[in-house]
Amino acid sequence: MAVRGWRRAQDPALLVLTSLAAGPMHGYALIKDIEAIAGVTLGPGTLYGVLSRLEEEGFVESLPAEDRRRPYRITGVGAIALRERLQVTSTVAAIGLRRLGTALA
Amino acid sequence: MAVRGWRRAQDPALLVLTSLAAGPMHGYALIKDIEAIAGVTLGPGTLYGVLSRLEEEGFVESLPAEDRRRPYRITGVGAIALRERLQVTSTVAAIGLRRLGTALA
DNA sequence: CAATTTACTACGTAATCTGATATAGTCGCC
DNA sequence: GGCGACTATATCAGATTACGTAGTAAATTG
Repeated sequence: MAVRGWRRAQDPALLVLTSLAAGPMHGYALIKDIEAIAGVTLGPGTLYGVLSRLEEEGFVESLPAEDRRRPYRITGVGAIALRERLQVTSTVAAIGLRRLGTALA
Repeated sequence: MAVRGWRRAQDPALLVLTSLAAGPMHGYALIKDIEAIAGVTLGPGTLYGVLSRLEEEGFVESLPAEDRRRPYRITGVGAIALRERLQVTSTVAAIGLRRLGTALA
């Protein structure tokens, strides 16, 4: 299910937020969840980079570490931003697939 | 319909390919089309950067310039890659929206 | 107790995005 | 006939981002 041909995976920030929409999760669980839903495996560099940027923006917050896991939770602001983005994304995908269907069936 | 809160527009390469799925188009037309379908305005730097990368990868090809417009067309390879990506994207969007709906209604 | 999996940090590099800047033709309009 | 707005393309530097690798270390499994 891997996406071929593209140099980079799609927008890891979007994938992380989407993943966190299911509930608080720590880094490794995110990697596994994103593998399951999008078929791409984020390396630790990508994941933790994205997480700290999202935290700076106030889209996620880190919860007190239990054991050696540091769970992250999506914030209200993050959820609103995510919904907006997913709506646009899903519209674009629908338009694109329709165009592909009719123009290049 | 602008997407707030995000530092960057979403994946301009995907938007450009989606746009070109409607048929050959030159740069300025792409900018307008993308504004219409995604609510984001790509600057010239973003657009032409993306176009030349997509051309390198063989996802689009440039057609002989008519007048002073240089039209671009999506290739077969590009269309296949686009369809794959849009399917993943649309799945992710559906999952995300469902999660938002149930977990954070 | 060795190997694997889990979990994260730190670092470097390469790719990408973006805004600024430049050029130039066309159109309406006052 | 000059002005501004819009069309149209292009390039550049700077900042941001993506992503791999290497490393550390605890827990789990066989």
